Amino acid sequence: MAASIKDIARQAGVSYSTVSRALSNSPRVKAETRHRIQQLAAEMGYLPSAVARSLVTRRTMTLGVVVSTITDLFFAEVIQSIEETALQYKYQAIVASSNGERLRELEAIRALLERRVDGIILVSACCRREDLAGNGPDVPVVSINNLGREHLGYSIEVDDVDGGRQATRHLLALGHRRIAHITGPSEDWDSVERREGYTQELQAWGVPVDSSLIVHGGNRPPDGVRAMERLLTLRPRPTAVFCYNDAVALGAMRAAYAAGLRIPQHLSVVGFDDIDLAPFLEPPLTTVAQPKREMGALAVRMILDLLAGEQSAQDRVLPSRLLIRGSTAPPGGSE
Amino acid sequence: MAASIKDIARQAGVSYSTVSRALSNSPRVKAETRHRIQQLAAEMGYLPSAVARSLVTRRTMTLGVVVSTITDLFFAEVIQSIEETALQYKYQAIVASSNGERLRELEAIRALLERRVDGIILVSACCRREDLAGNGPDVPVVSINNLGREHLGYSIEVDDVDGGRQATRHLLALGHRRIAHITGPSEDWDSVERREGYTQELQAWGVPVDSSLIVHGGNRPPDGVRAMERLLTLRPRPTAVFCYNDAVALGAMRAAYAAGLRIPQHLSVVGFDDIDLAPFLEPPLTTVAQPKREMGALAVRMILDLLAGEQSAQDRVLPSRLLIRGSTAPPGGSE
DNA sequence: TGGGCCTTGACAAACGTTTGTATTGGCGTC
DNA sequence: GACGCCAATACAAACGTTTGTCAAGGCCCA
Repeated sequence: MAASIKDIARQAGVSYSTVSRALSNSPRVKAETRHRIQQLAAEMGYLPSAVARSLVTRRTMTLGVVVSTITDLFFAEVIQSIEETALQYKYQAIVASSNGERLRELEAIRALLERRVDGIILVSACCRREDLAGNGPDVPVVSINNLGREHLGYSIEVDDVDGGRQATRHLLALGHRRIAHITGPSEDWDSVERREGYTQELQAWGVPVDSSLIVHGGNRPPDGVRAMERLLTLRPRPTAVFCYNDAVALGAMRAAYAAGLRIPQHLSVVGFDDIDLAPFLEPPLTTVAQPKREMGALAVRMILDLLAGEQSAQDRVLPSRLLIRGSTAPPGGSE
Repeated sequence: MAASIKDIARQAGVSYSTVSRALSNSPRVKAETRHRIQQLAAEMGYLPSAVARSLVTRRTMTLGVVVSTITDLFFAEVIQSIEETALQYKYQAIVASSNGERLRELEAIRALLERRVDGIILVSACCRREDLAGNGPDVPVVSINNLGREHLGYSIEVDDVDGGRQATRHLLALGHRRIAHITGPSEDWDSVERREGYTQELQAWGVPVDSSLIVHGGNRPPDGVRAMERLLTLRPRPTAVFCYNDAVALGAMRAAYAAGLRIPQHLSVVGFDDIDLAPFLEPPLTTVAQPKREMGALAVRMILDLLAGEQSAQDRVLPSRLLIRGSTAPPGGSE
């Protein structure tokens, strides 16, 4: 159906290798012939077949991205950055989502490998490097916020512990002492680290860690709602809550509002991620920002370096940064 | 690097066509040999090359998806549905974003076509079918909420006019008479239609259409902020606003809060899309839901039908549905 | 006038599959 | 015992490129 290089060769009366060279602007074909062929190709609506090309060049110019879900704004923003950066280097990103299930994640990776992607970026994935070995071609793999942390020189992470500390420190500095924490999915390492930061900072301030103030959450708003409802039954009530991420914080705020509380007068809320919508929430959400765009861009560059044969494997821990907005204030609002 | 079918053939002492057939469970190879070969393949970590296979089968089992940006939750949710549905049929989706720029959109399509995707789904894309013709293979194309509407039997749309009418009717029924409207990007057809629905419903109720109440917005929260700030300068102030989408509504609410208004007491707000976060906003957002999942799934099935040779091209207009939540109430809150 | 070099293009192999056709050997049938 | 048939496998072409090598012709210089 689509014209091939051979069709053009036949039309132009040259061999098809000449057409190939003409189209790739090789100096080995006379300028005049080159132009003639290029014009002919355009007229015939020729579009080279990346699949045929990949077969011989053994490059697909494609990067696989594995993520649990793209409907989480944090992931969506990271992926967007990955895609844009890849595009700059003429690479295309192909993203597969795993729904957070390990099995689907492995299947997704398998599918990407079958498609012979040149590299794979794991975003908050749960599988480890060893899970990938021994199946098909071994391509460079870089992970972002990998949930099963392993530091082999190919990971990019945000400083979750410090993020947790910053969030907690801010609340402590405001005067809060009953500070609750809603965790993420229990098996996720970033959740563990944020909680660790929370605990460390409390201890640094000499505030006892009250385990009833730490409740299991998740990564979506309904998880935040449930967790907050639990916290609201506590007496005395916590005056502040540090949430695993912004989505959970949103749910927590919903539950607080539903209970008739006002934010931040009755309850201060801190999130994590700084999704694009955070500044527009009511009240604008105080949150710990991750350098999403940088993380995506860095991942792509690491893959590309690896592809170029650079051996400089180096783990990167990027700083997180607290953004203070309207959802936090000193304690003391009346009931 | 990775083992190929020939490597297996050599090891197994059979021809490579036999290996190919064994791996695809062809009955033409004896069960015993088949098992032996399959086991050998597994041991050698063999993963078939989709690129080689695609070259001969002329199928990539890949669907291209073009979208302006995946960080818009509405799009993200539609894409997720596309991806999941595609997966059910063993297809993989590869999404390319255009940033809403026509040029990048055409480039993205070109890249997808070079990769020989089996079909293309355009999500709120601005280019038309004719833009795709004559370049490379012509594959089935289905569009969702295409911004340049053309009804050639391959489009899926939500009933935007009716959605606009439902939103406006709800506000009118609550007693509002000064109802503002924040539009989307001016060139987008869905924005035009939602506005049309707004106008129609006002006229049906005999309420004069006041053009100063219709302000140009966009599709992101900051657009909503700007538009709302303009609306808040009006005297008398509008008591309700119908926004192009949920993101804009979020911005509008932010501006209203910043001006000291309360929602819905002083201002009722209606959005469009029903993003997953809508029920968790403060107040929970009344909005017009689009059947996102259905739209994505339908698009995939239409492509697959087309690939299967079905000629039953048929445009689909899906119903929109108003979801009443907390951001709307009768007018009459005091200043 | 002939040898060598440079430019231009042709030839052909290779990438890793799928798949139609040919081949081989064994068996049953008459 | 010859024939045909079936099962099992081998052979080879094809998919659409890239790229290394080879050939032809023109030119320069001796």
